[in-house]
Amino acid sequence: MSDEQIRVRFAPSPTGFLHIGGARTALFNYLYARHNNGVMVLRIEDTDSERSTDEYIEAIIDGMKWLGLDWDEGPFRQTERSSIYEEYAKKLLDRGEAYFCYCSAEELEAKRQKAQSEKRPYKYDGKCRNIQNGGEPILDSGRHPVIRFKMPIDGQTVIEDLIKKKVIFENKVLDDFIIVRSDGMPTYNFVVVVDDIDMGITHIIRGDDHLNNTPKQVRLYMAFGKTPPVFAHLSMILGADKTRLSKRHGATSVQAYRDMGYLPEALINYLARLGWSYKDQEVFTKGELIEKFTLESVGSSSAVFNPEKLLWLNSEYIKKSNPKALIPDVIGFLIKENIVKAGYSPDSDWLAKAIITLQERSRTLIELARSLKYYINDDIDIDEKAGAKYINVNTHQYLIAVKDGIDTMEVISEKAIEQLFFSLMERFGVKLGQIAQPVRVALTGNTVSPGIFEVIDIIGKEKTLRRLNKAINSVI
RNA sequence: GGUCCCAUCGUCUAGUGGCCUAGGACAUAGCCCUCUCAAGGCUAAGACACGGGUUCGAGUCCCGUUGGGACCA
Repeated sequence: MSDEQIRVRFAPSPTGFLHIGGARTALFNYLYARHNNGVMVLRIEDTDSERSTDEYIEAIIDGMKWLGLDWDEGPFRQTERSSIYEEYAKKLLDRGEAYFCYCSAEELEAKRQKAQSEKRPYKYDGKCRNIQNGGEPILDSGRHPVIRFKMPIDGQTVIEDLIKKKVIFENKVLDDFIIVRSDGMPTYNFVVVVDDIDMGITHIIRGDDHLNNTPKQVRLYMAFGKTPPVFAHLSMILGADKTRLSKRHGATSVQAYRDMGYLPEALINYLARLGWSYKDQEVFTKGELIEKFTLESVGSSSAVFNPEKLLWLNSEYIKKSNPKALIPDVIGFLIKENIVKAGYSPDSDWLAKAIITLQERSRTLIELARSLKYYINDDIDIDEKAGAKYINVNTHQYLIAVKDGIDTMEVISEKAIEQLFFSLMERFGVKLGQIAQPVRVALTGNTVSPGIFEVIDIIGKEKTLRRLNKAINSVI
């Protein structure tokens, strides 16, 4: 091929939701394509019809869209391409690069067991390889043959991997592997190669769980007379116990993180830094990632997924967000958390003001929505311990004074509230905390909240007075 | 079991033979700021898996050991 256009693909199998590892593979493909002005193809590997569902296909597409990983071609589905695989298999048979094999499962199993009992590595012995049959199936044998690929019996297959560097496989350890099963279904290694040739893929960026399949695939390219693409095998993402990340380690799907109140930018940033780095930089916009991403700076060792660091990045992104931009998602979480009913539509200036006070104290959107509760609800429940400590005979006078002060205000404002508090500090000869804490508990139900002046301002005069009165009356 | 990959603080990583007294980030601890909580600032603790080589010099190159992971069975 003379054109320089880089073409990559992300090829998930729809047997589950888009998970963290898959998302990272998709991201690295995306960044590589965008950095090089290339093309990204989305291909759904749904040949495993037992476990693949349309629902999962939707979920994967949904996850990619949420992350902002857009592709240029596809989604293509393998199940719609079976005639192409047949055609390519026939080509190999015609070229004498593949052959029909009539060995039964029982025969093969016996040979395997024998090899095992003799402590000898098992490999298909090539019995049918040497039977000359003109490439046509022997129909009267009563057996449905498989089609096997002829591997070279000696020499090496060398892969120049962009991440793992030179990887050498001795051909003698490689089987004449099956490319089409007896039921006519093509196998994985065969199908990927056919698709990647057919789609003109130039760079294959995928997990290193495929590294051992690569020599077989490379031989397939050669048998088709094609130059293999460039490979880049990414290391796996591990859980805290250093085993491959799985459900056992907690949330692993992209949508689970969305549901927990993570921002897509934070997840993208985190995933990018898992295995890739750029000097000492930790926070990247998507534009910076595209600009700075190279496969040369992707590490070759596996990485442990660290939810704590993701949480920190998420808090960073929440802090940086435009409050109004967060509103739609925040309302979604308010509804989910049963704080408001569906259809809730507050004044957006007011809600934005409330959100601003919580941005630097919330690590997820759920935390933010939960804190919003005391701004929104008519009434609040006072935490027992906090109430006992701060709403009692000693603080009674401060609550009354604050209530009276606010009551006399025409309009309340942060500035006016601040003045009120400072004058009361002087009058009672106490520090701000002495007055602020009881008021905080009376208004929010707890000892933790944003600054008390802004809290009062946002809650508003009417609700503030109601809550203060309630607290005052609770002291006997 | 066979084959392949990997190895710097608890975790993510910088490091491409002298700039390393091994740097940054998350997490942890302390202090400062302060109306609470955060945020922010400062500080502390914390790593080159081990053993051989190569070299004037090795975290960096080579070999082995150990440990982890993946694939195939």
